[in-house]
Amino acid sequence: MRSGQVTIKDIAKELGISASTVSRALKDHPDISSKTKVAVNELAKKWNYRPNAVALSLRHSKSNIIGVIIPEIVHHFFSSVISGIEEIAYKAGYNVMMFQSNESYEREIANVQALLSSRVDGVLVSMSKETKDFSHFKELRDNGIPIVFFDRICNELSSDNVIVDDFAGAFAAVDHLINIGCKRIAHLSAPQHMLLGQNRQKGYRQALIKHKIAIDEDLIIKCDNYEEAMLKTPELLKLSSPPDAIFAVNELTAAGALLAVKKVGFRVPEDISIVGFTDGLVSRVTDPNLTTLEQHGFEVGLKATELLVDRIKDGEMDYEPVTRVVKTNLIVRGSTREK
Amino acid sequence: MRSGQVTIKDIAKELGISASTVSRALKDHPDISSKTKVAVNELAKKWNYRPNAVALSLRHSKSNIIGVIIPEIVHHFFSSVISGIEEIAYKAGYNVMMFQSNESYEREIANVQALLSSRVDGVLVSMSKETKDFSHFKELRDNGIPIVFFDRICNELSSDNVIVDDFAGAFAAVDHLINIGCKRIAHLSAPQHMLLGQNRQKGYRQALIKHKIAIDEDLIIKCDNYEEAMLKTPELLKLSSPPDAIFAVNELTAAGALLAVKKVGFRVPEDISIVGFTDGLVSRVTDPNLTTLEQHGFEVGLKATELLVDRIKDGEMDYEPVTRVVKTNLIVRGSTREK
DNA sequence: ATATTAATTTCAAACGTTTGCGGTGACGAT
DNA sequence: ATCGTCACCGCAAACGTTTGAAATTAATAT
Repeated sequence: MRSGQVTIKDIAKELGISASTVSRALKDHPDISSKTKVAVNELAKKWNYRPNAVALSLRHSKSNIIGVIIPEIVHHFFSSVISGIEEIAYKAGYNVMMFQSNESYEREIANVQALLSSRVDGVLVSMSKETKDFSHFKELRDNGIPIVFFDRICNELSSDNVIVDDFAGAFAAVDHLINIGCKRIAHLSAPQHMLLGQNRQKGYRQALIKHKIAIDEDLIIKCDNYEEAMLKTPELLKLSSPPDAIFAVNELTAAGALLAVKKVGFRVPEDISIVGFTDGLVSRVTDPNLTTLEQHGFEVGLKATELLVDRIKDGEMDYEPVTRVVKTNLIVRGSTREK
Repeated sequence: MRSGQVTIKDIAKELGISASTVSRALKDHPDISSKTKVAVNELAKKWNYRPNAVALSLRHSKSNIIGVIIPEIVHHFFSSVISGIEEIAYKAGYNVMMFQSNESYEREIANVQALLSSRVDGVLVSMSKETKDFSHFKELRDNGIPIVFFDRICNELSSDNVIVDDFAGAFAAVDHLINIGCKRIAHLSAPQHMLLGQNRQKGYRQALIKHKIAIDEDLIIKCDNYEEAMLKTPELLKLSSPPDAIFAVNELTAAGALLAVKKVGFRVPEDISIVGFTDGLVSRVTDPNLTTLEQHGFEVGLKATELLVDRIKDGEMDYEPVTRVVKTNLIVRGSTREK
């Protein structure tokens, strides 16, 4: 019995021919007689020969591996992105090596080093919240490994990016609320050091400006998770002139606000309309279902990987960076209604 | 400028010494003079030398890669598992190569072949729903690659498994329902060719038997997703003696049943109590929140990977397979209440 | 001066595959 | 006989690294 998997050498030895002949026979090279080809292919099938990708990587200096670094996997948007990545990678013949940074800068660096050691052909990154220095990404590029950033991008590094159109999405959400008759719209927003939080708030403001509605800073509060929403929403409702709509920066926050509003005794959507962001399962199981912005994580994954694969195939490292924007779209459900 | 990344040869050439000396210097081998060591290490750091993992894999016939095949990533339970996998793999110095089968048998086979080609050191698998033939998994084992199955396991193949205690979980859920006074408990179940479906139904039956409640087969229907629950729940409620509780095989089905029940006009939990399985976000945002069984996906990932890493390190392929069980626990929320 | 030992370093093979080039043998043409 | 032309196949190097064994150098002992 052989130990380990079957190699070309094993086949060559068994057939009394050289390894190079086996290699050529397997690729249907014209130099090889059909008799030999048949013999080789039969034995290869019988023995379940599988080419050793490691040896091929070494030979060709090409691993056919795409590296992915993501802040955390347990998150509907990110897992959707990974799904899209895996899909394109599979079709294009690449394998996916996956790392999560857990929002830690240290770990992100360790991940990049593993990627460098593994000689991956390209990298997809969504940065950790902690990351403020980008030299580890530069090192990747200095070594000829193309990178595409997605969602959490890096403006200091001129690089390929794929992002969600947060501004337009937020604008559409608030525009919708105004069009159905809402006049005092609160915004539960994300921290402003994140581009995402900035852009969504800008969209909110721009929609109000378009409709000539005065911006009331008291209606904009930092609140970006479920628990916080349960806590802070009641206070919003106690204002002397309470809001008649809430635009939440993400889905879970919207769900928290929804529950809080109902608990206080207001009806949704009759008294208060609510819109969230990101279309996960949550929006579809609340009562009523949440109007929300589909964020197309899957498509972000697809686009980013398509772009990366192009860069890899191209082989050139002095390209003009591109930023692709994935549009969001508003899904109107039970939590908003014409007043 | 060198093309590609720095190698030991580059360092050797620059310093006018042999590659083997560089290799030994980097590993602090006693044969090498400290002067040489210093020179090598300085240059290695200056040039950002990173060992080529591909060459190491080939040399040592060990890739330090763990392969993962999962039915779909966009799923709270599975992404939790992956997170656990990645955590242990990172700590143990392994990289994770990830594939999703998309519940397709064909694709699962393709994934296994990619894993074989990549010469991964071990594999973690949760099978696709379609899979009924297991020869591709046998091939992995025949080639000395240990496998640990998780959640969707395979009883025909005697193998290492990490599973959730579906039986005990289901039993606990139904026991709880009976204890709060429910008498006619319906079960929305998964297909019975899946072990998971079987075990959860067994737990359901056992709890009824324990409490000497007759089993009514009309109350057990195959129904394991949101849409189906919306469709079939109303029919259940039209029975001459309708159920006063529903035990759903998973979270989304429970959420669908909840919405359907409310739509028909029954109240939850006053008229009908509902329990789900898996503790994702969904259970926490429905109205009322769902009583459910926490499934500890992260822990499943941890345990499975720990087991796999042990098997890899051990190196022996004729081990006695082990099945580790991760306990569930019941989280009582608003959808069930004392009657 | 010569043998012995120790301290460093280099050589070469190996992991599995590909690939340019050279080689062999057969066959027909001159 | 000699040459050319095919058809077919093997050699050897290369990818980057490790590692047993051999080689070199220097220092010590006789």
